[in-house]
Amino acid sequence: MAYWLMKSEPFKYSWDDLVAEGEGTWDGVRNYQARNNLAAMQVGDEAFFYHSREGLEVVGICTVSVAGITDPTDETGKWAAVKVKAKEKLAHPVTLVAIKAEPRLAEMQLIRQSRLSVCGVTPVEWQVICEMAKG
DNA sequence: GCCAACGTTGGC
DNA sequence: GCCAACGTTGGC
Repeated sequence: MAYWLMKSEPFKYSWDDLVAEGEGTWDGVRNYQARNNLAAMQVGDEAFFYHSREGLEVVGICTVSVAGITDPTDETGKWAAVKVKAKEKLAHPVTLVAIKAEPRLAEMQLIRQSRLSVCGVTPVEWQVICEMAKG
């Protein structure tokens, strides 16, 4: 079981949109490293839902409900996608500022590669952020 | 809205 | 195979 962080611009697809739908397809990724992360996901993996460009914070946790599907928005069939379900909303969103201020999170892929839209998260990092989310 | 950083593309 | 040009992303 692995942990991930998925970025979305809230004016395109927000946490509330996912909650409203119940299950959402994570497609449209056109970056090879992000695709590799998508392809590595297993059903039951958990992912932080992060709002980029606006918000700049982790707002919720979702679980992978369907793994290893091809991106339905792509005709060439070479891009990957997964389906996710909203699991829980964080009691307190964890902002990028707070993540940067936490030494244990300094090595996060999110920080080191700011443009990667689907990042891996280590179990330690996951736990630290979950603790921060409790306030 | 701007711009830096990064990834991709295409000409040579 | 290199590298300049271009497009996109995301933090500010």
